[in-house]
Amino acid sequence: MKKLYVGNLAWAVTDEDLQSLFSEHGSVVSASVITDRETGRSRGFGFVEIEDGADAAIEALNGVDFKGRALRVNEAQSKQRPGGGPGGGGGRRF
DNA sequence: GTTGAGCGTT
Repeated sequence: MKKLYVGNLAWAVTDEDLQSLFSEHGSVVSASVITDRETGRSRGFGFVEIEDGADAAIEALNGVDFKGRALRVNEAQSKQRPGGGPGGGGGRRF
């Protein structure tokens, strides 16, 4: 399973939106839009766990206009994942 | 009724 970071989200985007959007290009295990813990408003980014087709979903949804904003999709950077995949550290392109 | 760089909560 791969963890995807999704940024540049519109304020109206929800977990269900990511779930539905990514499920069209891969097997979504879980999708979560990060909302402000104090205010409950969307922070404009989220995370999506995909079992298979993660790379295909990235290539398919990265830069695609969604809710009026161009999505920024990439492999997540979270503390976990010590394995060290491609661009494992802060290497944000685009 | 707003805002806009980035990597999350149990």
